[in-house]
Amino acid sequence: MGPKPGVVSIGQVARATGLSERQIRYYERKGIVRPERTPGGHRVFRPEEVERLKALAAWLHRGYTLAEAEARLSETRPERRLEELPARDAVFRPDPASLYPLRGHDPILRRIRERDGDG
DNA sequence: TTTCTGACA
DNA sequence: TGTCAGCA
Repeated sequence: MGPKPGVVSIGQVARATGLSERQIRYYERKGIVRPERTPGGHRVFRPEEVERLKALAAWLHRGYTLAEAEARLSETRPERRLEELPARDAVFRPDPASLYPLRGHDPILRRIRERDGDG
């Protein structure tokens, strides 16, 4: 039988949040989430952790940096549906990357990033 | 098959 | 952050 009720694997969390497993592991390192571990060392996420990552992902998917998304985590209320969170573009400057369907080595984008001091 | 850690691009 | 190696 499965482990505990509501507990999910990193793969399931990745699919539920749209985040990569790589990102989730990195966020654990940063202390943003503390999943439990199975005797075998595999991460197991409780429902609260999944919701926390969904909220974080919601901010990230709207253009916020990890630091900004993490900061806004404490002010993300349940009554405020994640789909309604304001996009970063509406608060700060436009995200150059969203203006072009290009990858990440475009010379023009490079200039813009250097100008904005974005990494 | 899935996840884990470490490491490189 | 993506991705690969080598395990469990």
